[in-house]
Amino acid sequence: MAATKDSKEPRPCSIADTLALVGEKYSLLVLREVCLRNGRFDQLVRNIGAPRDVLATRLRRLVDAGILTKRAYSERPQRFEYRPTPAGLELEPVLMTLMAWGDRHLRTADDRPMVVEHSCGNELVPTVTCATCGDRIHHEDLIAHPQAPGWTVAGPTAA
Amino acid sequence: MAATKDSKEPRPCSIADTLALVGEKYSLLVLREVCLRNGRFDQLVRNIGAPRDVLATRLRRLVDAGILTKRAYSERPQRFEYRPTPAGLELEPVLMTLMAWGDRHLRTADDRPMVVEHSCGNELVPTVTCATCGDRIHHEDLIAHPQAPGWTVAGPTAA
DNA sequence: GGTGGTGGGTTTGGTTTTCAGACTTACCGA
DNA sequence: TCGGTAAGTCTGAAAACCAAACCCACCACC
Repeated sequence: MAATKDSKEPRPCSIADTLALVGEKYSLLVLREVCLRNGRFDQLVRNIGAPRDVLATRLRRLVDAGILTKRAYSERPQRFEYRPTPAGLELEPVLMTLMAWGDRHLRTADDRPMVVEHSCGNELVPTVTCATCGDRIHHEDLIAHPQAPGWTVAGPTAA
Repeated sequence: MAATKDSKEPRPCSIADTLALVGEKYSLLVLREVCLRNGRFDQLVRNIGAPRDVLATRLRRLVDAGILTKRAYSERPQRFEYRPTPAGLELEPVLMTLMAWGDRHLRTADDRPMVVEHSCGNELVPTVTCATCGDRIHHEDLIAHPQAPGWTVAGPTAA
């Protein structure tokens, strides 16, 4: 009955798996720039401030993961540009949510480095909601149901 | 006229600032566990799989940043527990969004390690919306307006 | 009153990453 | 021919990470 084995390995988790792809230093900033169409190597170096070799490594990884594509915008001389794939664009809401958190907790209202406008005409205030009922999500409204072995949850709700 | 100086420094950015706090390896996984009320040191070590010294460093940092609190759940013997602050709880939507991305792109529908139920009775499908109009956000509906110097945006919309 | 176990870390020493800056290759324009 | 740009690669030193061992209270026995 080796069965579940109380595990030496960390938990199976989609958060961890996603962060394994985009959680390394600079990866999400690369995505930020690429979403803003600043997708050339030297632009990325300048705008992010990452070492060139690290950036090259990150770009390879993001392309391999299917989050970015690399395409030539000029042959002779060969010049490249990185762009988000549809999967990459689906991470943009994560960036918006992080930005909103930083704007709220790390800055004052008149000190924001960037404001994003939504096509509805208003400033974007990104809000994470339940797709079914449309309500904004709050911690105390969530109940975690582990599906995989290795999970223990002490009491999913309440602060 | 030193003025803006085309900058050697990376851009001012709330995404970068937020990631400076929670973007290091394991930090968001700590938050995951703490939101699930698995906030004790040995639980965190087991569930995350991080080296103990790294975890100790992360916990200090997150407490200093006001994202977690450390409180004794027992004097004699002294035993501690980490919990999210309100600011920490506001990052939970980021975790949910990352989880949803991983579930969609890294797994099959019947292979998900965890399902979260919303108090509305349905499974939570986290969706990032515009707080004003309520619409789900898409890349092509966003227009970035830099407020700070050092920003250049090639063309904020369109893929 | 010693033995073993638990909880929350710190210490150790070796491996891996990161970093800044210099270098490379290819092309263009003056 | 000289200078500049773009997209990287290379280098050696500094920092971070890692697994495992250790430490210090404090139980709970027996």
